Amino acid sequence: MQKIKKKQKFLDILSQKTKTRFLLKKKSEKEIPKRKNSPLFNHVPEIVIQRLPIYIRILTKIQKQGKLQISSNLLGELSGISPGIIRKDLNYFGRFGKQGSGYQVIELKDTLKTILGLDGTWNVGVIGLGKLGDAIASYTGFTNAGFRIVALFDTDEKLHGKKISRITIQSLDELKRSVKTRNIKIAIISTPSNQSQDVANRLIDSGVKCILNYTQSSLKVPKEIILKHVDPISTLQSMAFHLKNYHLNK
Amino acid sequence: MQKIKKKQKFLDILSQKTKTRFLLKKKSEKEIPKRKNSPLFNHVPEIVIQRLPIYIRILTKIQKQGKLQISSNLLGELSGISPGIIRKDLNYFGRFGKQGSGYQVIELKDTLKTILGLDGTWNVGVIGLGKLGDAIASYTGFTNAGFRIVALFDTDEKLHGKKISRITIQSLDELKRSVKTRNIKIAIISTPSNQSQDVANRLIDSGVKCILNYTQSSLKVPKEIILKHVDPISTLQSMAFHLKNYHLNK
DNA sequence: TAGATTGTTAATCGATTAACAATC
DNA sequence: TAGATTGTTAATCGATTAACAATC
Repeated sequence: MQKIKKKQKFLDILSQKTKTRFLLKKKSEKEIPKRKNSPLFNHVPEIVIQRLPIYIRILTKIQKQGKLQISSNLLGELSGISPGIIRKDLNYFGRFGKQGSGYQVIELKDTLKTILGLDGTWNVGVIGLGKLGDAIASYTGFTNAGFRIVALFDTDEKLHGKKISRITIQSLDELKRSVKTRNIKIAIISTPSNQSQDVANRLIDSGVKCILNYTQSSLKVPKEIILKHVDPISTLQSMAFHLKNYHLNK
Repeated sequence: MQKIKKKQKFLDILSQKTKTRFLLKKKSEKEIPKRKNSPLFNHVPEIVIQRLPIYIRILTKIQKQGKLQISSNLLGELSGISPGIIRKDLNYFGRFGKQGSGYQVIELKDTLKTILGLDGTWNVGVIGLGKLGDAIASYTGFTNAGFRIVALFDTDEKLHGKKISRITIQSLDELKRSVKTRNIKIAIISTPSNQSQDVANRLIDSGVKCILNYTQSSLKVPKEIILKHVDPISTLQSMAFHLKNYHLNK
């Protein structure tokens, strides 16, 4: 009951074409006994969600090359992910492929974007406009990916009023108001490390739901807040292990 | 036989104190039958390696607070990783704890650093000095983490000769020579996306073993090259899924 | 129809958790 | 000694892989 409701809700966001196919599936399912452990839209593993952007990126590339269809095999080759995993991942959300020919490139790309919530644009705020924040705010890659930086904040008064990519840097006093008026749900923190927890608290207080932390400090946030850490230092450090142990000692 | 050799090799890098304790362990093991699946230094799962930097960061923090000992329980609370996992992770490399009191903060931190190859300093090159590369090259956080940026490269002639944090930007023609003379094993690519594969090829040709890719394109490299991708776009995109599905629909 | 490829199951692999004897 | 905490095992959980019937 609950499951069917969720499924329906999900279907509403998919294209009419996909929807039709899905409904056919449901119909035919009435004849066969209900599968146990059938993947449904609830409880999609995080690792699956994290692979969807990779598929989107490859599909976009393939689309530019003019290909209309792609098999899980080719998609696997281009992404380094096994074809079996790809087919399983996609089937958490529906039956998008066609036996014999594979997946429609454009349709699959658009469907995955819709699933991830990238059919529209998310407004993003950036807090901390040192060199890193400046680089983030100047970065053009967000637009095609479904994000638009619409507000910039810094504690440094000297920066207030200055513009980066036509967005004016504001005081953090403006945070709450700006988050509300610009409907900002996602924020990027690129302040010095010692300010990050403070900034995170203020962001959450202002109504931000999703934080991407570019600082070196790990943050404590309520469990309903979506938080990820861009942590190149840790990445380099784990790479050093392999360098030391599997490269230099050979 | 092979195992013991590897074990011994590993021990050489650890402190005398730890070494002694480990040898005692080996001695006492002679009496009891050899355990199956005993964790050894080969085949440490990647996920374990990736957690070690987190432990180091917390131990550093704790050390600054003057604490001399820490239990897996507290370490777990501070890191969000379960105490059982932490104990298991550490035991891939030796027995560093003491029943009843836990782990010596400084000793454990230093040991983990040695294990990861962070007891010395790795020279790092940065290729591509737009705003992002500038931010990376200006970033002071690398030093304490075991890395030192010692060379900068860009294709743009106008940048050649300019300095960032006292390092002169060079032409990519200097790459091979600089990598050799400065003993650069690790490189960070922060060029525009369309140049990244080309730069990666040249880096590998120059003798770089380890690449941190900050661009949007995924790179193809030989399997012996250690490669990781800093990919905030994909991170944001997977966060958008949770935002859409678990936040806004409530 | 024949060939190709999906969707899906069962088997396998690997990581986490629970629990507790060993021991400081 | 009593209390605390590790090191380590077995049980559990979850993800990947292998394989193939279904079907375009």
